[in-house]
Amino acid sequence: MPDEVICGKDDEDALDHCDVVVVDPERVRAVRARLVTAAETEQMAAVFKVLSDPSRCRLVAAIIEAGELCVCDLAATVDMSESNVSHHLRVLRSHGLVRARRDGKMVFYSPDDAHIRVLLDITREHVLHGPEGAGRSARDDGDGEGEGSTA
Amino acid sequence: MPDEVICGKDDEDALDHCDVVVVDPERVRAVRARLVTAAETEQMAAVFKVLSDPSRCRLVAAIIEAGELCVCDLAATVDMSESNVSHHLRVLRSHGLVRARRDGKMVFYSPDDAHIRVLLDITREHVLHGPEGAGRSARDDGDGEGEGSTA
DNA sequence: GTATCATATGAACGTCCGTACAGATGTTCA
DNA sequence: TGAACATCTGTACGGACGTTCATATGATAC
Repeated sequence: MPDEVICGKDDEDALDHCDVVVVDPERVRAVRARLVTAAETEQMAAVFKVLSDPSRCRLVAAIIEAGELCVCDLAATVDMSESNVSHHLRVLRSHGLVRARRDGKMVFYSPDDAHIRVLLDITREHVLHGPEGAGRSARDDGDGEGEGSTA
Repeated sequence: MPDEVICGKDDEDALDHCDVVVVDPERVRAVRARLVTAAETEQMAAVFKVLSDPSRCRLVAAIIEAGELCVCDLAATVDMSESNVSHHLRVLRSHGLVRARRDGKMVFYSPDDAHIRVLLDITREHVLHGPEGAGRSARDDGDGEGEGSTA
């Protein structure tokens, strides 16, 4: 092993607890320097979390597909209760994924961000043409892949 | 209102319970026909769920940034316990997001899918340059946006 | 062989979140 | 104003999940 040391106390990112053994401290420092900040990561994870629910994911897909749809038709499209749809739409709206337009008694929802469509497309591609073990049944831990299969 | 009817029993997607009032049944049927299947949506949501945890999201970002990293360095990079990192890496691996390569006692992880990098990039873009209300603090329900603000 | 290191696994605990039910808000029509 | 409708909100329950501690597996060195 190259050089085994304790995580140095001289990092520039305010690392207070140092009980982790690192193998390549220079690389760790370099990666940490270029790595996305923790705050940004948290926001990104929040966006993913919004899409991590099948119902919400399907809702977004339906809205993108339709362009614009009211709550009741949305509920019928994705086969959910209107109350549940409303709850999910609130989450989607608060994260800037969909936008609401009121017309009389009804509220029509439409996509509010061009990125989301790309997100769904790429993820669908990953699910369809991804590696053999990708997204088989949402929580397949017994993958049993060979460790030396890659190199 | 155009034509108010109960959700028809003649859909082609096996809809069994019909207690939802729809406004535009034709559009609902059309969207349902072109909509991604429920199974695919579930797989897509599973991928998003993998990335929905800040720790895991940051782990993936670190692996992409580094190209390849062992568990202990990964733990130091993202500032987590090695046990926790190992748990998360298992999830990432089982979904085809990262790949493991063993070298002696250590195991090096690298990205296993080109889509993931794009997913992170686009999501980061959404967080940074997205609409004003996008991803403020992961669960900001009190957005209080005006309904007529968009049109 | 044992010892040590790097990583993986199992179990338990606390928390978060999706769903369902009930009720509130706001809008249209008479 | 009052009724009917579309949507939203509050609450509560059940399950899922992230973290931690303890332990197991696998590999290298002696």
